[in-house]
Amino acid sequence: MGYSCLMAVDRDHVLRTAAALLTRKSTATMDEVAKAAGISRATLHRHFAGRDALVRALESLGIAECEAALDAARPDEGPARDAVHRLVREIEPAAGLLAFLYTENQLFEGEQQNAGWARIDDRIAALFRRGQQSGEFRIDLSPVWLTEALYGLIGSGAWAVAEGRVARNDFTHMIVELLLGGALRREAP
Amino acid sequence: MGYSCLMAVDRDHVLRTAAALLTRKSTATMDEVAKAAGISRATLHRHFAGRDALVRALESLGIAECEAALDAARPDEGPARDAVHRLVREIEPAAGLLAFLYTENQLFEGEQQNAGWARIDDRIAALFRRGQQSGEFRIDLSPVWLTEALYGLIGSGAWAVAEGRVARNDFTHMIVELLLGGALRREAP
DNA sequence: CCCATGTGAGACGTTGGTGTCTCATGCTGG
DNA sequence: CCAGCATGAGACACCAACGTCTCACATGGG
Repeated sequence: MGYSCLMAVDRDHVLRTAAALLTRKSTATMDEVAKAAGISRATLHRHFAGRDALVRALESLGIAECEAALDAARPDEGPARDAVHRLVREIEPAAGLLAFLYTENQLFEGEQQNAGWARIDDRIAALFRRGQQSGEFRIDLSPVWLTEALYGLIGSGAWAVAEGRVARNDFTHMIVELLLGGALRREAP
Repeated sequence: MGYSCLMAVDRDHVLRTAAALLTRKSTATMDEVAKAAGISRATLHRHFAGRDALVRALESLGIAECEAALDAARPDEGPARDAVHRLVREIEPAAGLLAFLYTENQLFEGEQQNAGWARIDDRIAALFRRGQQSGEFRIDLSPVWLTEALYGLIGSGAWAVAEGRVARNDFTHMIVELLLGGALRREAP
């Protein structure tokens, strides 16, 4: 049959708009989501059976993007600090999505889909663990905490950028520098 | 008339329980909030006229606790890094509350109440600015970003503790060390 | 040209949560 | 002991959002 090149509604665009809106207002109406995406509620409902389906789609997209970012970041190659930098850079486009999924843990009600996130958590934690074993990272901060902190900083960064409190171009630099180097001045580089 | 020492419902306890629940499930029902607090929906509704009133009360409590933590932390005294440490320690009891209020920015719809948060933002940002001017903190990370990052880390920390991923006793240390020192090993202390 | 497809607008019934009420229970203080 | 008060349980109407439907319109292809 083949898809017609019409396909006016960009599913990906709808999902990202929904994520951006739902992040700051998780109680947003389907109508608000539709308007934010520039489509009608009817069309939104044609593409996503319901609110649950929409959130599920957001979750799937988020997992896929995170996995893709992890793959592109090559977390097992080179210095761990460079890998973290690559990871943040690769994950930036999905930051809004990740922020939504991180804060809306209602997803974990289903007890399922856990597999995808567990896998991502493990891969990121493994990166920090590798950095500790190579002597790059301090060992008094657990990989689990560093992973959680990374999520939190990505969320804060996405939020700050969306609010215009910081420049979009500084996103990666802000997060990587704070996560790795901290706020204190370095005496010896 | 004087309050009877009966006062079975601990308003403060209800608010904190509600914050903890609403943080991870912002769509929780009033009934769920009541059950989580160990009271009936009727009683919950006697103390808070409605859902809006409950959220407003959470916001007021959060602002009050943050201001109190700021006062207790004496952000203008001594080295800025020590002040940050004191601030995180003082704010720890209100971490769950703050996490909820930080992620549920639907509060800002009202365009109001902004004053309280703006004041808190300013005081925290001023602390980081003081640290930069004294030469303690690096200047390539803006005070605004450091403030946002602090919020994000507090949220992540509260969440990680609530989930049992990290020990409660490590809360302050984790946040302060990461925020100030970063993940990299220090060559020269 | 006409048909097919995807969309916007709107109407409709349904559902779940809300807000308010009443009544029965259990505890405290006088 | 009794009176008073706060609570728990439940019933009730209300309402906003949801999910589904229909119809008209626009665009693109045969």
